[in-house]
Amino acid sequence: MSGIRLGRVQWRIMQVLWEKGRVNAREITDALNRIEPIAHSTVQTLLRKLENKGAIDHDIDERTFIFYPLVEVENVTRSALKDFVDKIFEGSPAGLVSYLIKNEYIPPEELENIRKLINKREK
Amino acid sequence: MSGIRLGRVQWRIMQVLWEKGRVNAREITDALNRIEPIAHSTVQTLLRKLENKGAIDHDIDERTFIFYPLVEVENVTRSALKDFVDKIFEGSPAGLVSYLIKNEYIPPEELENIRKLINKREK
DNA sequence: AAAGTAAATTTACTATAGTAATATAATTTG
DNA sequence: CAAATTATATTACTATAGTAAATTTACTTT
Repeated sequence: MSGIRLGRVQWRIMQVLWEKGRVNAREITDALNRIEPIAHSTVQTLLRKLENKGAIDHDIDERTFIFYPLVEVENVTRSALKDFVDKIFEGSPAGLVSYLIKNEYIPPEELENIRKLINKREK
Repeated sequence: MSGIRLGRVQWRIMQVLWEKGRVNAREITDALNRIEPIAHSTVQTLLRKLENKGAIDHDIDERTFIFYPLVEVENVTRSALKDFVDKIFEGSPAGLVSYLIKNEYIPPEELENIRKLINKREK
């Protein structure tokens, strides 16, 4: 497959890293717990797994690990998108977009924005 | 989470079932092998797992199992889409569509079709 | 110095996806 | 009728995601 694959919770962790840049494990746990409960040791396990697969690395400040991303959100998004579109929309992003519009996933007020994006692309 | 979750290969198998309606394991293996190599016993394992999770069932004709889908492609697509959009686009399908258009995932000739779909939705 | 606190490390377990060889049973064919 | 074919069933293994308790280690505070 494409590049790095992340599970749901791993993605949440990466989002914190991408947003904040450099954080320790505790801050990540706290951030995630604002959304849904998760044990600190779980976060640490996933941080180790993320590090093993090369998605992140850490420095050491005093005795705490400061984690930071090694992969860019653009790249990981791109490969996740590719996997998804390949799996479900036969590799056609346009098929996905059509599906979303036809099946009313896009609220009317967003349709106008999307039309503008198309105009920008076409000009 | 939403409904039934399928892996990549499980999805391929379901696509065969959705397309053909009722088929035996051998036909599925043959169909998949037109795309990429897979052992027949692997297909059978996955068919059993799909049956365990309630995605398919089978009748018996002589001594061969005839498999057929129990879940509809619309439902499974919907839940896969929800998981994906929740994970990566903060639950916003419009965010996904904008991303695809901005990042040139949609070839120019498709843009016109999409514009038409928007018009249809807006009228 | 002892006790508490907070960090990383170790260990362990469940669940799912994918992989497939091997075994068994029944039918078809030479 | 023996042999080949073809079905299903059994068994087993790897990899990954997620879950988290328990342990060790080091610093802080009383």
